[in-house]
Amino acid sequence: MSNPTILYVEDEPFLGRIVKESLEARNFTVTMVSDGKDAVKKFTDSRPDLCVLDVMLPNKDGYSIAQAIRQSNDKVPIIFVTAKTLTEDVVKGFEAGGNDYIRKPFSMEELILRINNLLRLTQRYGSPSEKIVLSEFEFHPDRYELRHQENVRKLSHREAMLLLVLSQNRNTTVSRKEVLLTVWGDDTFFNSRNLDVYISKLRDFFKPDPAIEIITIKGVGYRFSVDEQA
Amino acid sequence: MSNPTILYVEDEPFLGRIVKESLEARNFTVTMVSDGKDAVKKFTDSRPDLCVLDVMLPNKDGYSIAQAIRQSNDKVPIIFVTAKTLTEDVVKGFEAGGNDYIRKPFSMEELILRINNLLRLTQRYGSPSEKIVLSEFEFHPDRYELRHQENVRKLSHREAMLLLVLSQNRNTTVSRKEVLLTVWGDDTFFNSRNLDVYISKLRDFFKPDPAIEIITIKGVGYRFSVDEQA
DNA sequence: ACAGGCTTTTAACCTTAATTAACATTCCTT
DNA sequence: AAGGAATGTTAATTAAGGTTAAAAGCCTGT
Repeated sequence: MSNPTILYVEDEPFLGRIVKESLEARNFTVTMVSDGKDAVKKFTDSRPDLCVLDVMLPNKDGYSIAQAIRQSNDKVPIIFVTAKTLTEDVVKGFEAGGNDYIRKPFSMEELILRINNLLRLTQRYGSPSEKIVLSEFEFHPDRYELRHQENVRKLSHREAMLLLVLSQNRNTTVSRKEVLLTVWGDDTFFNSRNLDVYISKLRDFFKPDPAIEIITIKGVGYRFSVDEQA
Repeated sequence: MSNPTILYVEDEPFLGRIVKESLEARNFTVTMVSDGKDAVKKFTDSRPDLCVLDVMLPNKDGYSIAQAIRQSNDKVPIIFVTAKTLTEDVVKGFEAGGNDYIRKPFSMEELILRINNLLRLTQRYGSPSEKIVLSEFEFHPDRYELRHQENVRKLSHREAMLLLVLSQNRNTTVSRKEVLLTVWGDDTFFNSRNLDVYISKLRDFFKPDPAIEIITIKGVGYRFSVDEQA
């Protein structure tokens, strides 16, 4: 992966700067926000690969930021930074959708390990060379091919990218925005209609298999439902 | 997911038994090993979904077990249990291939959260959840489908979410506020009327089955009453 | 350079879901 | 029993998305 991006929410400027610079020295691209109010907006704008949130912030604490982020993205790893160490804080952190927890004062070494650990665990575009089995279908993302029994259909670039995003998020909801950004790179009005066209194509491809369905969630996105039951 | 399996390596029999039983009470299937020498063999035999390793063991410490496990499997999540708290131990743990770290003494609550967190993170895709049987009806939340005898009705997002909340709280009272928050995300006046509309739709769906009823509790909420008698 | 075949975008028109509104009903309060 | 708030019901409206086809863009080979 090339330069993972990190959203770092921290209100202490001194600590913040040190951490930001240390992370950048390790080739992370860091966006730092010092006011909790701006954090969620920055998140949706910059779509970082991982978030590091201080829990003690003016205006809005780390937990509520995490919850807000989870509204739009239930995958991005979140690490909480806290001064406290009580079990109930850890519990609260996990309940808010956090994935790890580090206590102040922490060593950069440890933070970096935890970041890399989470990035490795959540790497979604891990091995797109492998075939992806979707009920009766086989999708070869690297070859842009979709097989069904004896039929091999060559996919175009957009078709393949869209199917890849959906496959990687199968059985969960993926927002239109996310799809548009990964497949088209932006989410303007016209691309938006474009997506509709391609969704329609994919539905057509999968029509022969009732176990596969692309469910529309109006105003939100899609859910690629694949029923693996025999 | 049905009953994740856990390999638990712990040499203190007293602690071990408590933890094993607590985990089993939460529907994990736990294999406990007390001697480090046997751990790796047990791992290859039982292919657990996750490992919990104490680092202080006779014969073979947790770190070397982790390294051995990583030889054959680089995906399975590993949690270390340790009495120490030094950064260098954490570093050592991650270097050995661990994914999380919990310090003795720990609360079961926290361990369970960390286990679930890692299982969720490593679960490649969302897994289809079970169908919900409601008297004569079958509700498939991830397919947005409601079956009654031969009829399959496709549900919209709001219909499905509302029905899900009600089913999960069947035969108990759910407040309007809770429903509004889970289905619509907020509970303003207009959404409130919206809920009435959808409740009306659901009642319509279930009209053919007298065992199912949505009871209004004025000023409070609803009770989704399902009589399971044959 | 341009013809032919492809993919992608744009456009037009259609369908459906979600919201809002309007009016009816229930039920609690006094 | 009257009045009012909460909810039920149905219909109208609005916005999102589905479908299909035509237009535009892009390679590739000659």
